[in-house]
Amino acid sequence: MTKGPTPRQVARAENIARIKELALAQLAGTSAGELSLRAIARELNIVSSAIYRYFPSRDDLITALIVDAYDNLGQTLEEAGARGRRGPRRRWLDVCRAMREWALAEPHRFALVYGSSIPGYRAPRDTIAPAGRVVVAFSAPVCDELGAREPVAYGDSWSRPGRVLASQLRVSADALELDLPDAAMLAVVAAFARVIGALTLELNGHFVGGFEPADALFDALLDDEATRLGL
Amino acid sequence: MTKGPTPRQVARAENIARIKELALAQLAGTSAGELSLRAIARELNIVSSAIYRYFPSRDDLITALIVDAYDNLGQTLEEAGARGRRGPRRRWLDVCRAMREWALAEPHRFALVYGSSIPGYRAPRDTIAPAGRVVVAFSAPVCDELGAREPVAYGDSWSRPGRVLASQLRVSADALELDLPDAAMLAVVAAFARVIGALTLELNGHFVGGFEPADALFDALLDDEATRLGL
DNA sequence: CCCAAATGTGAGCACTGCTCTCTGTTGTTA
DNA sequence: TAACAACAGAGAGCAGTGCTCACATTTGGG
Repeated sequence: MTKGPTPRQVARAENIARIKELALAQLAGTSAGELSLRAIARELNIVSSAIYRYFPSRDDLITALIVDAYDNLGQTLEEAGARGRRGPRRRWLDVCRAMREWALAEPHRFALVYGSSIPGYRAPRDTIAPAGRVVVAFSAPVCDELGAREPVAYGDSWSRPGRVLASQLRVSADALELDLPDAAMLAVVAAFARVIGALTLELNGHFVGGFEPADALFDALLDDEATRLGL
Repeated sequence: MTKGPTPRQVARAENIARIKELALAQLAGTSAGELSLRAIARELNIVSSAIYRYFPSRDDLITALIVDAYDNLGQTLEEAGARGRRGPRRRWLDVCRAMREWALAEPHRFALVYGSSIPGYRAPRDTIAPAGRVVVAFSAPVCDELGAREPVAYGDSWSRPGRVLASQLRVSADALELDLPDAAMLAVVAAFARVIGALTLELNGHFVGGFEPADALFDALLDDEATRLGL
């Protein structure tokens, strides 16, 4: 017989979930680095040291939150970019808008993954796979579009990448299992940088007094970038 | 007679400078939010509470560091973009490369100004002027180039901005005293977002395993963006 | 010279992450 | 079913934090 998880195991899973939940709530109020394990313990009616049965240190909790955030964002983008009757351009725009909506809805989580790294915190290996998921979802529409095309026709305005860069582009594309020619991969990275940059600026208040709300600006940037991507 | 600053005043200025210096050193080791006033006091052979004679709170110290960082970066970019026999395109590329060098040399300062905001920290008014200096220096070569041109010829591929965006573009350009037509202003913002995004990704380790060093990548992005800016 | 402003002192409050020893509980295995 | 080991929580304690407050000392202008 298949023995299900013991009561203790489900209790543990529930507690871990609750801790992450409370941590997230706390993070929403303030921002990274302020996260207090003791405060979480208090809200959990648990003595502070008991938290360490679930997460060996504060950094481990944060890492878990980061992985969750990547996964959550990745899934959101995947859903937004799911094939439908829309063309690739429209789908890519939808993915980007979904990304912005996610970021605006949960700025603390965006900061967690694309913001400046936490005090002394070094991203462990665990985070790189889920991070890739986001990039893959981001570039999926571009891959689809180019799959149906003559690759040579792409990217007239991009100068041909040099040896080093070409090699890096190949390594990165392979690591993510993206079927993109060099120039396209380069364009994707450029687009990603622009989107992340725009969101970073918006979320950190660099548009205050100028572009706020930044909806129109963001749409204009996306529109241009989509053309640039050959969509 | 012009009475110079009293000994006490110079001592005060020196102390403030030393505090900021030590804070910066400490920030380099760890990163924002970890900054410890007590540690600074210790290194200064001063009792911890004495720090508060110079900075009323930790946040005020951080604000001072941010303002300094903006100014420092702004000046660096201004020098890099100073007119010479180089053309606008070359000058703009130099400005961007200077920005990257600055960011790589002092990642903690970059994080301070363009990274995710510190715990509960809300950027005060004082920081917006020096922040503008940076973007002015960033767009100076573009302004020069366009000044000698028929504005209408610019930005064929940018769709004409809508009402809201056009208004925001004007407000922003005016606030920074930039003589740029709407489409150009939009292109500048897009370029800025891309550069900030690329640096954010690089500094936070999102290129690890793929684009490292990112020199070639960065140059390729800049080259494309310069063309995009009509340089 | 004097007195007020500026500066430094040291104790103290409330908080943090984390460790350690101890006790109680749970689930498996003999 | 009894025994035992793994697990979970309690509570004290360490070293550190930002910040306040009453107090002492230094400084410089009227």
